[in-house]
Amino acid sequence: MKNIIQSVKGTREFYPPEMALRKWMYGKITEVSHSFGYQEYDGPFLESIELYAAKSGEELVKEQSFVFPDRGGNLITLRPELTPSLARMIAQRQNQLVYPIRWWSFGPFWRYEKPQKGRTREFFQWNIDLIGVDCPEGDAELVAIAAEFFKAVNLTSSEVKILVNDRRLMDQQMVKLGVTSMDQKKSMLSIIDRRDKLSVTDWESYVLESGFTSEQLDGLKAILNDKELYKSSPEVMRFFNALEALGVADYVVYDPRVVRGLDYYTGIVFEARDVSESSRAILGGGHYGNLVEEVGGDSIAGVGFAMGDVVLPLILEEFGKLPELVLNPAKVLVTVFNAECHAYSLKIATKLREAGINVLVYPEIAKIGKQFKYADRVGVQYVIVAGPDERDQEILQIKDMQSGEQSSVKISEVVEAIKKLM
RNA sequence: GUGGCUGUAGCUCAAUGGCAGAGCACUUGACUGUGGAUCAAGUGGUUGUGGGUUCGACCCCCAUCAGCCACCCCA
Repeated sequence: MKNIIQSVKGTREFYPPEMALRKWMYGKITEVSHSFGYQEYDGPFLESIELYAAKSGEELVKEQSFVFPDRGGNLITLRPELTPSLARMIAQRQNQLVYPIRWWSFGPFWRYEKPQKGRTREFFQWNIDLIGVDCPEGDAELVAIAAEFFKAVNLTSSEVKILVNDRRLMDQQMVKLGVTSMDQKKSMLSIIDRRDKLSVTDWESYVLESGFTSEQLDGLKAILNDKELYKSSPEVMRFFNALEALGVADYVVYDPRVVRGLDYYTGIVFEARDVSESSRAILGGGHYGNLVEEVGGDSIAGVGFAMGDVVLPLILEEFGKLPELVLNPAKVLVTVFNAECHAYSLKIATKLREAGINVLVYPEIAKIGKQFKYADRVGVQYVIVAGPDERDQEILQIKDMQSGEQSSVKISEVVEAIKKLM
């Protein structure tokens, strides 16, 4: 044990229970994405560093990506996000694609971060985007998709909330406070983003230290406490009306504190959190005005969000909503009674498989009790006993491991008997 | 990248600087053609790794690796 080489820091191993959970999540994501008519796509896992260097977030590439030279000396990046690849894919076929585009993806990403609970260096992420649309109802559709996903994984609107704000609204409010330059606005957005991470007094002194006046601080506090702020924006009102009609309004809350860190959001921004004390962010997204300009295309608006696969299971566990998953694909085990009957057992298993039934055979001759115990522990529901007595009478014993009931059936009728039980 | 906490059997955890233990799990038996329950016995360890202090280190010191927590960041 001591000599086993460790797995790479921040990676996870998917033993069958974890793999079953991942597949389950992928299934729910597929189901919800398809229910809104979105098509699945994917980009490369390896990208050149230039793709990300074009973006404003320098830290993303320099500090938080896996970058390495290939054998030719080119710097290759393990993709830390999908949006730049998506932008390029759209730009390359900008005039051939049918708009609006509805695409989704679920795949692996890598970020060179310090791992802790809910944060790994290798993770999967669901990305979903509606591109070529610039209206509140389009934004509402993405939020509705997020809400429908929560419904699908059995998280209620009292357990999870999608917090929504609008960058344009915040922009107007900042202008009213005399915050007009780009630098000042950026600075204030990051201050808002940090509101929940500092104590009130620490946060207030942080605002003042950042170069804002005490009048601006008071104004900012008023904005952040104004839960009705959205009513001054016709677009946001339309957005909420659409959510009402989409039947997911109970999941959505207006919150002026949500601004999101990313520079490229230009309208609605949102993030989903659980309502517990720790309140982890489950997914985040928003409306962007110019997706493809930076990779050389014409400006297109869109809206989308991304959800990692690491936090959701923690939330589900917290609320006792982790699904019970069947790990063993076979419901039937055929025992091997003795050497003489071994071939007989194999023939029975083959017959069942030919009828489309998943079957496992105990791989060696062992005490029948041991074989039953094995069946119990791997979660097989029906055990077939085929010993010398049964063979001579051309019958089989079928035991239901849940009820403990056992019945004998004719060998010729075993397929129907099993199918009837299942 | 910065600071802190932790690391002992497969798992959860004990052990004043003085013989490394318990519960669960596992294997076997009680039960010669039937799993779960009960009882009994048994297997299981270079105390994360590498140094140092000491007559003697799971325990103290240094380094390193990993996990967790708070920053940072959150695409």
